[in-house]
Amino acid sequence: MPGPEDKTARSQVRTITDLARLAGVSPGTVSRALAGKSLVNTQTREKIEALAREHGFRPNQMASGLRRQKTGVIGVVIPLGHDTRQQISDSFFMTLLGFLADELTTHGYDLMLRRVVPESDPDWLDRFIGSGMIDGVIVIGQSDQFERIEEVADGYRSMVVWGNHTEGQRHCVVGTDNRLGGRLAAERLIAGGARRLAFVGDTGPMEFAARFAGAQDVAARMGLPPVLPLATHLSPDRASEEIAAHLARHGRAIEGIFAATDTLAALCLTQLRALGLAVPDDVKLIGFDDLPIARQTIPPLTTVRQDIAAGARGLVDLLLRRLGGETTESLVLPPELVVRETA
Amino acid sequence: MPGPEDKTARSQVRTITDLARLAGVSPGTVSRALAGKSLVNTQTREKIEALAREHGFRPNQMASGLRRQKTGVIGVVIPLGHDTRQQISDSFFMTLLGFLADELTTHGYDLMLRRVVPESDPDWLDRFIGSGMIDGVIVIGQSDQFERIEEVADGYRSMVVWGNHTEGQRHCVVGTDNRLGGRLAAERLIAGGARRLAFVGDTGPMEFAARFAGAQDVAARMGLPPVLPLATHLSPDRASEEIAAHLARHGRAIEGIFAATDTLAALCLTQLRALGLAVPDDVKLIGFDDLPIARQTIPPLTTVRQDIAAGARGLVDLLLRRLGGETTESLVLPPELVVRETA
DNA sequence: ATTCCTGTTGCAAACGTTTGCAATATGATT
DNA sequence: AATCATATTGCAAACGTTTGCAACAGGAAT
Repeated sequence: MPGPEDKTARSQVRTITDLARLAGVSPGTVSRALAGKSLVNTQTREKIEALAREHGFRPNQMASGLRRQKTGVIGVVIPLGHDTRQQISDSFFMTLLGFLADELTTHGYDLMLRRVVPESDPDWLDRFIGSGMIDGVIVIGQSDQFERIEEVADGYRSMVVWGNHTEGQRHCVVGTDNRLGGRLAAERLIAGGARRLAFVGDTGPMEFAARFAGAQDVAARMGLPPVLPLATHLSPDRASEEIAAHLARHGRAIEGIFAATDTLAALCLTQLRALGLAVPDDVKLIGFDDLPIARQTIPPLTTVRQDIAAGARGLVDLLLRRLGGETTESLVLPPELVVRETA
Repeated sequence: MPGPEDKTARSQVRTITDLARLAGVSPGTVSRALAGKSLVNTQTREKIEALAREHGFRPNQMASGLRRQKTGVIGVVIPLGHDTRQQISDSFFMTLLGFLADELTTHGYDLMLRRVVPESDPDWLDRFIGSGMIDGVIVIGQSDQFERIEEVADGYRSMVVWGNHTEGQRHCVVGTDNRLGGRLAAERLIAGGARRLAFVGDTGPMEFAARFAGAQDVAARMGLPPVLPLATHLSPDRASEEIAAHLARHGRAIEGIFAATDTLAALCLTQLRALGLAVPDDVKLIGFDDLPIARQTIPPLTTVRQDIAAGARGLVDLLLRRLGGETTESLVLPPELVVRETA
């Protein structure tokens, strides 16, 4: 039944003023009716709503945003460290992003996604905030920008960060207790009989550094030799060779490997197999994250689980509270050791 | 050196008018200077730019957008089908999203991400477009919304869709030639000696249907029995059991499996192993996508590669052309068979 | 009949930018 | 000296909503 004349009618109504003319009221009344304000007569409201539906009219969000000084949009920014290419396709961040999208939608917010390279754009955070397009910002990962974020946090309240919590920091952060996670991993490895441990992954990013430190804590406490850091990139292609090289050099001397992420752990598994080392008999292996891949490796990975959904909920909850004027503490989530078959 | 008085100075300059007052010119001139228009005196421009830098001023994008009737934001929408939960964390879509973010940023656009559930919100596409917040929209996956998208495409030009191309369709689509991909897979399986083939995955979504059809083409042409469709969900947890059930029932009778995605293929591998069936000796297996996981399974997956980066480039390129008023054809990308060790 | 509510509406000024047009200054040309 | 072109700038009207305030109607209370 929608003929061409219907099309024409539709394109006629672009503004709230158009609709007001049709309804025979003033723009103000239409605005109030559509916003669901109580001070408008029920009949008038229904008439306006019917017309709006009929013509598929929606108020312009830009204009609304400008006038109300809020946009209904939350910015989500992913700072890419030196390892530029990989991070965004990193499964963990992507999964978190998915949950964030859900959670924000549930609360009536839209999500504006931005990837930035802080090195080439030192102004990345202020630019986003100052754009006037977003009501608040969620930073996914501190990368190597801890200081920058701290500075901004001093003057801007509507920000929450996913990352590692450091004593006395000024920005509100949500994240797993990485250090505790590291301890859980090391304890498990050691309980299985491993004495000489290695940590596979970059210890630069704060989260990873904390995981490493946690493992180191345990080794020290137990009087074992220090955990050997085996640096790698995050992207599977580069990490793969790097792990191979590390293992070729230290392979036999290592009894337990704690990998910074499940992705890296999976690569370790492949390389260990190539070297003829049996997991967990010759070498024990533990990952971090508990991504789907952890269940699909052979044998399935023992790993330290991060509750990504809870993380997303926490981020959004805290941010909304801050938008509402509350002052919020950081939220540190407990990691959970998931025992499968590699340690 | 930035003391508290600097802070104050900063917060003083919120609008272009504030800056104009400081610079001793009119707001119009400031606007022109900051926009890099040629009609402003070099000295004036430099003075204004210096002041802007000093006070960390950035023009409000909402106001600018309202006035210019464009926002510099591209909407990216992911319609979730019945299998609600999984799709967004689906590796393929997420990877595509990452590349899209890059590509849009490169062209100076921001990305507004929205997930929608068409079932509960039939108006999903018009709502997004009508919001006035975005200059154009990229739809990731047709899901079961082909008709809805077609309707919208008739009246709205600034849209490009990732998905399957169907003869005579009216919306501009970018996607892999799924049917050809299906043919490549089936041919490889058959060349390896498999006669009785199965397709693992949901044949509902158009992309998957086309992959299945391609395999069916080859089976028919070769005079083999029809390819057996083994329906599963996309999410690993549910698919896992479903695959196990299918294989328990048909296992021995199947010589070649074509999985709709690498994720499903990896699950097949696990289940086949559990049944004591050797890959590729007893059963040959081919996936689709060539995600990182394809290289990490044991043995590594033979699969049909989609060039995700090229897809993202294509989507953005076509969309920008359409924004510029061009009429564009759809873009069908060639799949590529990647031979590893499972077939 | 006057006053005073209450409920509903209209008016018009914002929100911060951009941009067509007019105004001015400056120098070049006649 | 008058005229004209050019280069810069200012003015003010948009863009489409929202919202404080005033206006109005109708009825209730005096």
